Amino acid sequence: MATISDVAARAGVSTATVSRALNGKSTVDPALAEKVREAAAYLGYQPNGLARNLRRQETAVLALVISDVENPFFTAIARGVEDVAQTAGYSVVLCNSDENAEKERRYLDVALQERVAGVVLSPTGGDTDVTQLLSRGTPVVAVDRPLNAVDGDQVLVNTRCAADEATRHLIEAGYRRIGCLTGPEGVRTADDRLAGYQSAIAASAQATTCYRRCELRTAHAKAAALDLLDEGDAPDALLIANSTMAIGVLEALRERGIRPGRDFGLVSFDDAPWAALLDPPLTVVAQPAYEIGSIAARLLLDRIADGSRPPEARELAARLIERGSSHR
Amino acid sequence: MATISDVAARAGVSTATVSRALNGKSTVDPALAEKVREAAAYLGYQPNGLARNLRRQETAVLALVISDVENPFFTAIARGVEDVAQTAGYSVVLCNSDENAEKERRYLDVALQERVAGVVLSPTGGDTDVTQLLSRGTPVVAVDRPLNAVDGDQVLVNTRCAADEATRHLIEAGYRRIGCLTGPEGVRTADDRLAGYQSAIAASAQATTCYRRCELRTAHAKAAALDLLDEGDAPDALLIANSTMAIGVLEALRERGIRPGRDFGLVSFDDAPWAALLDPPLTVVAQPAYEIGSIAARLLLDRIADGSRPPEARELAARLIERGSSHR
DNA sequence: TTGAAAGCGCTAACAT
DNA sequence: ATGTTAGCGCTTTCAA
Repeated sequence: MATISDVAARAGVSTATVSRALNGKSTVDPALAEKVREAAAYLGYQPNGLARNLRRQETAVLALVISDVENPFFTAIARGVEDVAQTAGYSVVLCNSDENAEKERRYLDVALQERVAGVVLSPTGGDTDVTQLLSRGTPVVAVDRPLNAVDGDQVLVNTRCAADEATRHLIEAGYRRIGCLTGPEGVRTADDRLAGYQSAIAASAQATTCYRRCELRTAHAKAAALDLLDEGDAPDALLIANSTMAIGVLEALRERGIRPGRDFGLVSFDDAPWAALLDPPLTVVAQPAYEIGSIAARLLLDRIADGSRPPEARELAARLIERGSSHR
Repeated sequence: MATISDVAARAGVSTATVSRALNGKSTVDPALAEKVREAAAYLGYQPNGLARNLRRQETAVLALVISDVENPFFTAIARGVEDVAQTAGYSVVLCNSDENAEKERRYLDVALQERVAGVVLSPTGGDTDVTQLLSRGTPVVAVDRPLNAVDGDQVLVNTRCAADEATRHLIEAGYRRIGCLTGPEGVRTADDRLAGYQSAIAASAQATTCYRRCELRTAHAKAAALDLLDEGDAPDALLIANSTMAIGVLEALRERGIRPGRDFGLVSFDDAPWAALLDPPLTVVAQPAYEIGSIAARLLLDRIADGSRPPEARELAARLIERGSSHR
């Protein structure tokens, strides 16, 4: 593959001039520049990004490490990040940590080793270590879940508040024993949603409480839901922490012949594309996923431009969308 | 940030020894190696991947360029690729071309410039240009859709056959005017599905044919479906080319008060996680997405190891899963 | 405006 | 078993 020296030789100039011409520096004679471009085109020259980045000590790529590629919430974030990154001339590479701290660590290492310009991260747990990145000057912005250890940029959703609202909605709809299915302890969104749920329950005279934690996966959610349904004092409504789990719960309900809505109140976090298609349609807490991504990317670019800015924490609001699954 | 020289200085050895020790070369004294590791740990040394790759002329990262991150079919492929790449010590970075040839080109350029070890690509169109990659020695394997211009490795699904089978299924179920909603011309899967549909229709005495093409997006599919439904001679069944479009069709049917199954036969490609939850559940053509990804990754790794192997084209079978939406 | 030359951090010959 | 040294391909002083 052609290198810069090949181009220089063919154009009859030095490599320095080639570099300048191809990078649009103004200090190069237009005629020469043209000659260089021709030579480059002729040879099919593609600059070696590794060498360039090594020299410049910087890269125009952002890493986005998300905890589940198969969750529409995170892919929507990805699109938000991507759209603003693109317009700023950055590429974004997506890494799937799969809710696995070990994989996450590996990808953060890769991000560090490849010297990406910045990282948007939805941490698998609160204790993810990003100090290496930070101390090396690679900015990190957390999305969806905070990084406990560091006081950095982050874009979160006021999910506790939203859980409280959703639970009150179920209470008002007349359900009496409202449960909650949430994620593992230590996952901040899981904890917050549970806390919001519990505060709404506590504020109500009638509703008693029962909840389960499980991994953020369909199969686990299904098992947990079945467990809940087969209990002596089974719930007649459920607040579910995300759409992946909601699928498991819906499978469980179907297996037990329980119809959402009339028999059983259902509210799930995340307005997945299919939520409104169910019968009855699924009531959801819609999170502004795309905005989370776009804001995070903007924060990241701002910090790349100026590392000394004070850390910025944004908290966006979620919105309850009432549909049939939470009405008798 | 600490460099290899810092480590060398602290351990009192040469940089070469540090390199050897840290890369697990057997030719280094265990005691020295230990000293090196200590020094590295003390300094928080992280090798500079750029420098390493520049020197080695290779990278342990694979690029996966997919045409839609929000489509579960592609994210399932991503997991397949990732799982085998991980076990072989490769990282995979995901790039979302978003069915946009321009974005795709940009990402392929990035892949080339960053000198990734290989690329798994689901091309937006058949005329995607990968000759640069190839001529530079970066292997490319196509998934889901073929690359017309080159005779390289690919993992496809016999989608034409599957479309034919699905259409015959609808005919046998007693629907009389069966339509097809497929993607843009030039997208091979869209064309093949249409062709399979048409061959089944042609083989049947009764069923007449009507089809629409539209972009592979929910909103476009909805518009096309409404258009079809409002025609004079509207279809009473539809074969849909993917799950993203299926959502649009389902929205359209709901708007027109048409109930899938009894009133209107429905088969869609791709067994999305929610397909079985609908009422009636959605009949689908399930594609082995995860296997597509894992096989593609294995092919890619094989070719990285030995570039001279003859190109390998795999064709996997899809499987019709009959559910309620295609039964009166 | 252009060229010569240094050097980014690492690995791999080669020499010892 | 270890060190010396060259060089991966590029950008960027520094001189001219």
